[in-house]
Amino acid sequence: MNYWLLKSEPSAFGITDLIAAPNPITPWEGVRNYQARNFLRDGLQVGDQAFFYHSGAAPAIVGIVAVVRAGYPDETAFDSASPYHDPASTPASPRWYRVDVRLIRVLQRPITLAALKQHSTALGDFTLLRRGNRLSVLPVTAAQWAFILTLETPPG
DNA sequence: GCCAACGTTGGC
DNA sequence: GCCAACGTTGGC
Repeated sequence: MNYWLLKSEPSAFGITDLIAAPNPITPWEGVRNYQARNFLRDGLQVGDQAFFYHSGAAPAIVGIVAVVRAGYPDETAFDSASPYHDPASTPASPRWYRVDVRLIRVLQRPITLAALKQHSTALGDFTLLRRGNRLSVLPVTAAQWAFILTLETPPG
């Protein structure tokens, strides 16, 4: 089993949207970046877990999700009415992929980007902390995963 | 709102 | 294949 981090702008899709979804499961769709696409298509497997990260005004990890369906074509690319429409992607030759994720739990309190930065040494070469990072699907090592979760509750 | 970083596009 | 221009992302 592998670990990941999934980034979303909460005004587009936030943790409260996932809480409100049935089961609560959502397709993780609309990703239009090739490196992130490759992770969605080839990397994320059923049973993998991921941090749900809010980008934007209050950047933080806010929850944990599990992959319940591995990569399959992102049909929003076929929909001319969708903001994620891409005419270059067709059902016969899909360009973009998505996975389905289920909410495992909301964190007791968000683990902010600022808090993560305070532990950049312990986190090692963590893509999220790289300057100018724009990757919206990125791998997390088991060690990083375990360490980050210790930040959920203050020591003592 | 600003701006740096990044990915993509398109002319050559 | 190169690279400038452009649009987008994302932190602040």
